[in-house]
Amino acid sequence: MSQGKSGVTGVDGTTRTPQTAEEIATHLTEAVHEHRVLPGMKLSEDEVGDIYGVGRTVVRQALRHLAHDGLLRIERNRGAFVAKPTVKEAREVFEARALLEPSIARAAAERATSADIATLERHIREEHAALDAGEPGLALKLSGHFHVEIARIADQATIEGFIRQLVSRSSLVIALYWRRRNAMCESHAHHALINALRQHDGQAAEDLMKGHLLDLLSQLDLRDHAEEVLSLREALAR
Amino acid sequence: MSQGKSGVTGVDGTTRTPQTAEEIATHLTEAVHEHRVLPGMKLSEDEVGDIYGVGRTVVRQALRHLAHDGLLRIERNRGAFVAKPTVKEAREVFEARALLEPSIARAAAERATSADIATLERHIREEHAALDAGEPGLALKLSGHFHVEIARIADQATIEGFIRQLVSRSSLVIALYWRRRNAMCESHAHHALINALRQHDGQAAEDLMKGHLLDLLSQLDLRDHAEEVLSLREALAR
DNA sequence: AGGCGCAAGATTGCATACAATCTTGGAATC
DNA sequence: GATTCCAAGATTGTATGCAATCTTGCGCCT
Repeated sequence: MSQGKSGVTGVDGTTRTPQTAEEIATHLTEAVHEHRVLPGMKLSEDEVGDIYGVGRTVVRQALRHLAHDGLLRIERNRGAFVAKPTVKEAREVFEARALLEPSIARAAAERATSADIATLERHIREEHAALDAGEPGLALKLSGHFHVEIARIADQATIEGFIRQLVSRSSLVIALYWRRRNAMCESHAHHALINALRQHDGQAAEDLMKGHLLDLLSQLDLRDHAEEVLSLREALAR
Repeated sequence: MSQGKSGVTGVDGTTRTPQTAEEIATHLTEAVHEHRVLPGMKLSEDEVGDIYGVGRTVVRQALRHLAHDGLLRIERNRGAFVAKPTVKEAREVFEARALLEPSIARAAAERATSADIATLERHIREEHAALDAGEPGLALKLSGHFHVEIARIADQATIEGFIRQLVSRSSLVIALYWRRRNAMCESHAHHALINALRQHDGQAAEDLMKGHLLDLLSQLDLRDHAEEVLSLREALAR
């Protein structure tokens, strides 16, 4: 039912290895999203190029793309590293989401078709299946796609791009600051959101989204000293 | 008082021609912002490379950067063209701004220092000077920077990036859909905003920004047939 | 004369070679 | 024995050459 972990799905349904810079960028972004590559990890150009069977030129395009989205930090003559958002950046990401997503949820509720609802329900089913299959990373990625999908339903491509970027960066924040590794207990909020969208209840959707984001934020440990612990670990790791 | 039109200003105050991909991207972005390059114009790799005295590799990085911000459209094997936002995209840009900037203005009002106020006032003076000097493009660019500066004052780097991108795209929208070429009569709104920020009146700043954006939007001619006229002109230009 | 096809030119896509810079290991010195 | 310096290795930055693709203009055919 779900597509394979590596590769892109073509129009004919076959899965091939990513070749273009865009495809590789998407593939890498999803890997970050699934916590398969973690903050601080280095992405060597030669290594990535060997993996996908392309030259460094294409890899560099893809890496620059991710850096532009804030997922990588490229240090001159040192290489590309998966970003490690600071506490401040983490707060900013969720403040931006709190500013955009409730309004977008309202707009989506006013526009959602039955086909849109079906797509969202499929997302949730896949997310549950991933959790049952013991793949929390995949579940996290699908959970993020749920939010992007709502922006798509709202028919706001520009803001959808922003949310896509914010969701990706949220995944880095979760990797660094999530309190409990286990339970990803947020599916109830998504169910409630779907109900609001199905009933075209914009106000409810807006309120639910706002509460959902606050709930997510409350699950993070963004005390200042957490940052120090991380930088200490970083210092020792060298 | 104002820096030269071409080149980047280094730490020592000297102005040299842009060399790195980042500098060239900034330089090109400002050129778009000042309406010195207009929607539909082609940016040939060789041509841009000759202008800045760098190879195509660096140019391609810069062009990809602008494309990622929605300022260029790169067509495979055809080249990079300055984007021509559709009416829908134009609406989206201003809806996104209406969602982000009023809240940011409120936050900025709560944080603005006297140094921040001075910076904003300098912006406005430069904008007026540009208008008096008969450089409406430069004035438009400075007017946009004013909005970005408010996001900086709000200390929201992530949203500042979004607003920077939206302001740039707004410049394309204005190039395509602005009603009157002459008067850029919006300086009053900026003055009022500065007053609200000086008095730390968040509510006033939020309301003023919302009204200011609605005012800008009302100056655009976003009727559907405008799009057809443009595409017709495009067809005839070929 | 009008339309179609093809070939020459031009431009972008990509890989790779070379240069610049950083890292790292060892040796010489204090 | 600890520290500093330097050289070799590794990695990224950039330019450029070649291949692929698109555009365009000419010639041929109807």
